Amino acid sequence: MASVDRSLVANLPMFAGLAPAEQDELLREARSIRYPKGSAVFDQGAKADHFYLLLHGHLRVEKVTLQGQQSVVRYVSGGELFGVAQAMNLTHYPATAVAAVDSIALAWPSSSWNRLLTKYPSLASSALQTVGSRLQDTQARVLEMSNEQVEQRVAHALLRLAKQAGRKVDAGVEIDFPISRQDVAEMTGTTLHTVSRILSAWEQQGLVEGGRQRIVLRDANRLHVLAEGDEGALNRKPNP
Amino acid sequence: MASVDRSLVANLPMFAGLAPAEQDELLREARSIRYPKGSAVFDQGAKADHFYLLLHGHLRVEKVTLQGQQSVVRYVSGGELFGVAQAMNLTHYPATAVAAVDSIALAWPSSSWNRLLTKYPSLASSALQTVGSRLQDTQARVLEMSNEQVEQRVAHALLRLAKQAGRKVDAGVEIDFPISRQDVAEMTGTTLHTVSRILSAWEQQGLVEGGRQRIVLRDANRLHVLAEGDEGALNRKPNP
DNA sequence: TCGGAAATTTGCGCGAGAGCAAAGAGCGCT
DNA sequence: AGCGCTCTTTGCTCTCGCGCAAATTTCCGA
Repeated sequence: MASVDRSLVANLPMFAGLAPAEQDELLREARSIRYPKGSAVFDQGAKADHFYLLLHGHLRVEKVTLQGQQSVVRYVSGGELFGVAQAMNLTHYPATAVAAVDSIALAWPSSSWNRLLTKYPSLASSALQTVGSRLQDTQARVLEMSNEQVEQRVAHALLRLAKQAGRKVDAGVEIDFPISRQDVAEMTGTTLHTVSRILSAWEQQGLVEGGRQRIVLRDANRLHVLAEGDEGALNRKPNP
Repeated sequence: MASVDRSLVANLPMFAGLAPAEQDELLREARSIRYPKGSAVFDQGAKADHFYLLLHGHLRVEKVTLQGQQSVVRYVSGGELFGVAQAMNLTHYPATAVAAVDSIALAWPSSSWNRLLTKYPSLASSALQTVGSRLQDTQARVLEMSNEQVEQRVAHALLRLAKQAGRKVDAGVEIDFPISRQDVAEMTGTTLHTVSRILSAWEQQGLVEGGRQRIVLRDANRLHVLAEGDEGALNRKPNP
């Protein structure tokens, strides 16, 4: 197995605050693994025997309930730490991570987590920050689900995806991996039917451009207006 | 200001893995503060200048959106670390913490967080675990909001509250602090009207016992059935 | 002890969006 | 090149639970 060059990862948050020699040492303990599109990095309920850093690609993290309903928890993009179940004292992964496109990740054995933590205290900070910002995102989602209509939630979800994994194209910003209406529905707590209807309507208004597993944001500004619930800013009557 | 006796806190998760001398040292840096019922420990948006350990009481953590809608993020009970914004690299508190009953907390200056982290590496683990289990809870809530009906969500919320802050009474398990229908609504993403209706119905069936800012679970088992969505297990027709 | 504010209960009507059904479109695989 | 599977679109109906309104109860402080 080839070792990973430090220059690829040196400026990721996880490696900030480490001397080059330490970075090399940390890298030497990791294996680099390729995950073809559609394959699982780990499965919900499996023993949490590794933690990972995504080098390249995008993962969809999904979770199924006892009753069998599935939800998309989040997407992981390059440079992010994931699968850190061990750090939260979980023995098993609470969700499944599937490659949305061909991806590459570094894997460390969970068993070395505590040792690494002691050896490189800055790891603790970066893990805390990773988990912390995930907590912020998740709480934001709870607020959205509590207080917003479906249309606003979908707008928020798309804007978040574009920010995290948007690729500029001539027509606007395209989500940089295949994503179905069903996926969006599972991110926003609605049905693929409703998402499809909403996107169709938006497409007619020139807000987005759709396609099979493909979404392009054409007018992020107007989407923001929708997302923030400035209700009817566009179709409000002149004299209320 | 009186110093806090180690015996009060020695077996809390936060102090596990520290030698008694270290525990004393850590305690010496903290101030003990009393928060009368209804007062705020910190406000959403304020500078995150302290982090806390709740010694006694219960706090309600709430968050308002840009549009002014309020939600209850969670309740904090005795022994829990909270207000650790600094640890997640936030400069301001993302929510407000209000004493639901008269409470007492230890406060450390945020500025010493990093120093303490270096000095007591086990702090990192306990903070990670605190934040991690909060993340688990919050994600569970997202799943609930995505996939469950209001009635199931309310059942889940009450069971979680009972587990975290339940007090055994003759009639069942009572939530150990004043909590209004409005509060439950803000935890479950519904309205106080709907919560009131649900609780009234449950009271007639002998599942719960209500009162002003008071909820007693009389039959946790049947509530569990409701929560897990075993739809109509009780009113299902003999021959479907 | 009494007055008033806050919390709770309950009725009624409506609308967002889920559920069901079926047709249409795009892509991969042989 | 063509077949078939998956993804998407769209129509229709029905229901859960929200919004509004008003009565009632409970507690706290003067």
